[in-house]
Amino acid sequence: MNIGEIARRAGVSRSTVSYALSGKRTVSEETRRRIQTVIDELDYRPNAAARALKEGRTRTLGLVIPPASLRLTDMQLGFVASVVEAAARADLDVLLSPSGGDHDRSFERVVSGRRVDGVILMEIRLEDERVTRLQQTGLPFVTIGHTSHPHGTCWVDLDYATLIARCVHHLADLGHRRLALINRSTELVAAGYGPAQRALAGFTEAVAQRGLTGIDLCCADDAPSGEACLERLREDHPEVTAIATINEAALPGIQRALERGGLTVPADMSLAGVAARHWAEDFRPPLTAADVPTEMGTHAVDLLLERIATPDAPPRHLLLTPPISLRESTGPAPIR
Amino acid sequence: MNIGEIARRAGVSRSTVSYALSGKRTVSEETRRRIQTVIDELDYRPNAAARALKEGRTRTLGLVIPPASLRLTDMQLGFVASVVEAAARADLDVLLSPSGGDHDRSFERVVSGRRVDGVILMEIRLEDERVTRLQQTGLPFVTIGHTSHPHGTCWVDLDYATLIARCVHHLADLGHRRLALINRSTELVAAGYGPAQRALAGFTEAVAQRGLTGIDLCCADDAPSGEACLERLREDHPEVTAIATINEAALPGIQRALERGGLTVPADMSLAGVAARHWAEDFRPPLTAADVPTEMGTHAVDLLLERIATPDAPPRHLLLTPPISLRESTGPAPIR
DNA sequence: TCGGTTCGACGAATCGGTTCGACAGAACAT
DNA sequence: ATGTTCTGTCGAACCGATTCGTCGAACCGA
Repeated sequence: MNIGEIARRAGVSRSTVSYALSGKRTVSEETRRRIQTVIDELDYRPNAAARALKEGRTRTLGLVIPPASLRLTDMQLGFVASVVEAAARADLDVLLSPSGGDHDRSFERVVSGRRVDGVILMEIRLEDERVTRLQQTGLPFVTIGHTSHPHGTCWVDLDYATLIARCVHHLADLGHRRLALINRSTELVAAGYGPAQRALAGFTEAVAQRGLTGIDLCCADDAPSGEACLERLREDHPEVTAIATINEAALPGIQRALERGGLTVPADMSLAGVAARHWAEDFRPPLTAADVPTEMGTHAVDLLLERIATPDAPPRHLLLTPPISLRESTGPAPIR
Repeated sequence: MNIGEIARRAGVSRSTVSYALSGKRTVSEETRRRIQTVIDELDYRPNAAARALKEGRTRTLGLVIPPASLRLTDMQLGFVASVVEAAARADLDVLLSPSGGDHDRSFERVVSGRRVDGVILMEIRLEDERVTRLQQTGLPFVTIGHTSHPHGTCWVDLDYATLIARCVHHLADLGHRRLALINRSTELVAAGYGPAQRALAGFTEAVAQRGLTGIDLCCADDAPSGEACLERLREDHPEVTAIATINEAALPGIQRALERGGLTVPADMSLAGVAARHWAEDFRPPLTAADVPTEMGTHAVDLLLERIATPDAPPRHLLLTPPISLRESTGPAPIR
């Protein structure tokens, strides 16, 4: 069922069908109706490849996700979901590319086969070769997270430094003097993963500013590691009375270790951090935390569409600092 | 950079470049090298749309996922990841369509705009209009899960009935006489969601076969619901000593309720089920469960590729029954 | 009645690949 | 010397849409 078939059955030329569909030139009401009838009858839909070829755009966005070997965190999953949803609202499709490095065939296909009009990149490193590659090709792109040279690119990110600093200030205001940061994994920190590094920077600075003692720990993204991490903390630094964390996947393990150690929250230990809302609400007691806004993906799509429309406009950034929702996991420091 | 440009610079015709790239006709070693040099220099990659238009295939698979509003379970996420990974290995891209019903624009674009060579459908209902729609269009497709008319279509699925039955038998062998099934949500069961219905069927039959008492409960896919569900169970049926479940997302809540009720596993309550491995291993004590194989997505891709290659072959199915891994959450029934 | 608009439709070119038929020249057999 | 086969290359057609230039008919005012 191509446009020629429709044209023949409606007794018009192919261009007329095209104009009737796009509305870019006037078509008489009567022929338009005739054409529409045939289209409905045959359930015709224009061939996407032909249209893409002629128009030079694909109406498709690329979404580069971490390879499957790294289990996606809930937060990342939330981004994917909101990106896909936002794209669907704009009548765009989303092409997925699971790739870490830049010598990845899937990544290359997406960026250089002109399969997409623009790309959204997640989980980027402070130094990220994929970003360099995209800049070379000139394909519009937006990153979720940003590199160490943030000015030349479009991105949307969470302000982890400020968020963790706010947690520290909140805990300090409650009288806590010895704090710990439970960060993401050692490997991520070593690889220059932005959120982990900025969380640490925000923590260190705020702790210094308030004259507190700060311990920072790395912890892999799963419950058992969270459990182990908390046990290590209690052993090495029993004086700590409050924890800040950006590691939502470790929360169930942290909770388990606290319970097993007979510590109640917040009487014996206060806890605050950054987490997707459902992680915070699932915690017992509910976690005082900056809720990661699910709309980050939406923002990324908006930024990307803007960039596609006006590639020469100066790149825009969005650094989100969602408010910290006070729940029940933080309280006054225990009196010693 | 189109193929004409390459041809001009290499001093050959466009068809020669095409043949040099595809190998479908012989090209002398010397011209091939000359062409390759130009291609490397210009970093040329053939335009995907033009190729798709001429070849009539897109080298892209469609993956229909539940809309973002329904949070994906870890198991579903595992499918998505393994589908994407398997497709990448076969040098195929994956187009995502988040859609539930069949009047969805995104779904329609994917199935009838000839944007993909085949479709993988997840989370299907026993009666699923999307399946009907796909059958109409003639587009090859594979479902993860199956409908109530499974013979005409390709699918890969878990044999929930057998898996849950095995759990029941295992628990019965340990001396348990009063069992509960914690199923998925009431809405899913009502909507004719296959896994939920088959789990129930397997449970009911096995329980009857062994002459046991079986209670079945529905539970939404999150921790708080799991907690509430277990409390309801303990209140209404304190005599129950063993639980089977396919609701992995409820596990943390179930655990919490057990701990709070002062019940130890497996001394006071045995627990077995079907769950992604990391859920089972995160449970305390580790859960005796059929580990959902992550390769389901891989199988789906394989089946789909076969179907695309030979659309007229009789449809194939794959009903997986992974073994139950004995861990530590099941033990002899308490003596009353 | 005639020239100028406007409206609606048409035909042809184009996007960037693939592929079929043709063909020149070399290699080989008779 | 002549006919046959094989190699390597070229030119042209084609896939299915969009879009520009054109053009006839209807309509208008002078």
